[in-house]
Amino acid sequence: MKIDPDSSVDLSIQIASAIRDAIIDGTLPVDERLPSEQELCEHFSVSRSSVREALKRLGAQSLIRTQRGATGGAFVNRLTYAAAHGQQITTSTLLLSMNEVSFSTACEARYALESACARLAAQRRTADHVATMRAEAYKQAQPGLTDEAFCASDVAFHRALVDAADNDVMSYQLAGAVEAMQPLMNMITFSARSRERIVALHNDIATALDDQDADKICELLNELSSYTNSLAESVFAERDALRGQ
Amino acid sequence: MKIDPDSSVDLSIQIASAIRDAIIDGTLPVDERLPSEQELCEHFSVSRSSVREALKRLGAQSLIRTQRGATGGAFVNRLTYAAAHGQQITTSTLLLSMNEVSFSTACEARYALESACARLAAQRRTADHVATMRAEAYKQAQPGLTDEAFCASDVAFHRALVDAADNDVMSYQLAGAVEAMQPLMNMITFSARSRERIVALHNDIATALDDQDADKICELLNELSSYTNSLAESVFAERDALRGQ
DNA sequence: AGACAATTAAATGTCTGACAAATGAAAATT
DNA sequence: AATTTTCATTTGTCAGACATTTAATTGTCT
Repeated sequence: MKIDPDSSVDLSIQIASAIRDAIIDGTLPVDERLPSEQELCEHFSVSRSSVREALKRLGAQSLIRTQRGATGGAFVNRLTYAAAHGQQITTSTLLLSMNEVSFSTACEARYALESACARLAAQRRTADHVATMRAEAYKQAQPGLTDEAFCASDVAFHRALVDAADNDVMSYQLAGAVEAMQPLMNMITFSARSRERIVALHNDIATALDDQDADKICELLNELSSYTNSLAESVFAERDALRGQ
Repeated sequence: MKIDPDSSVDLSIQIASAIRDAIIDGTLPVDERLPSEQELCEHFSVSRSSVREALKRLGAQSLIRTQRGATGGAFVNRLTYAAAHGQQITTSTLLLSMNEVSFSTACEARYALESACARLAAQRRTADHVATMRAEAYKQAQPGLTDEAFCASDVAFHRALVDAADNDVMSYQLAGAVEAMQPLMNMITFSARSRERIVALHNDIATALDDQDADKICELLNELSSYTNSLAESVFAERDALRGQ
């Protein structure tokens, strides 16, 4: 890919694109070392600043990593599920917060996607998954738990359900959806009574998973979805009422 | 957020994080102009290069845009569904290509997630969605269509099904999953007979959607999933056989 | 006064050169 | 042989300069 210094497009963008394309089409395989910054300067006929800015762009997308020292340089990163996952969460979180996505829309999406895992999870669940879910439900029942800790445990619970489906691609997709919702969930204050209700549903879900009863899980997820939604609605209604004063 | 020049973490990373956090927590609202590079240098007590590299990182994540000129500068970007979607596809595509994700795993995830839309889509579908799907199915039946065009139309078909669920968050999530699979799908050569079978299933799905029969849609999606999988398996088996010669 | 042209100021984009810091390899020393 | 020292390479950071873009300002003419 060639660089056009007269283009209206920034050099660092052009250079980053060229290298990115080489990575995507396999010209630069995983763990391959890129030419040094000096060599890239000569190759593209640009200054080191432009090359460096291009490399930072690629670094921000986890496409490369850099290492200092004699044998250092920039290396093509193997994109891990964890890294991709982290990026997806950042993106999804921002998307939700910047676009005034309604709670009900996000909630609906989350539980609908989660139900998709239910069938597979019911088939493939191991004792470990069920145990994790029960442990989280137990934690959620502890008095004195902060709302944030409650939400974090909620994420862990659902994460275990998703992982039970034993499909890496699905875990990656779903975990992003579930975790991106957490800032929205954190806006809810959970009363002792509402927590009790949620924990009960969680325990029922764990049991249904143990029994490999997919339909039951879906039914319970639906219930959880509408309950969460109604909780959110009352919180928002209260907030709006206070604002109206 | 403070910057530590003695940290082992690169300055541009620290600066980018600080600004990113300010965007995420709302301190820097959408379309707000960031301080000029010069001002950021003074604020963080670093050189302009470091500030610029940090801004490039944020730019690569679509968090900011920059404009030259008198009233120019860096502005907080409103993250659109389209931009988020594009990033997700790049990430997912790389993830799938770099991690030797098996076709069956990706395929399973895709159809499972798509089934999650089916119920909502059945409730909310409009005549437009059904018409789009029928039009794509018709296109797919044309002889002389390249495999690539066939796959592209396939994506458009499923995209319409997802959009019928009328949930932006879900469309965003699902479209990413469906489109990221396209490079994998493109590896399959579709014979006339297999196309015929797929088009028939597509038409049946369109009909089931029109009839608002969610169960039927799920059943047909499952059928499509196993058929696609068997096609892929035979392609891979043939390829491996050739390789073994 | 209004329309148009030239100037100016502010901002990002690019280049150059320098030094700091990390790091592994080679050389020197014990 | 083991350890230490030196050294070359590479990325990270800094400073300053100039180019380019852009909108506001100023000046000029009708």
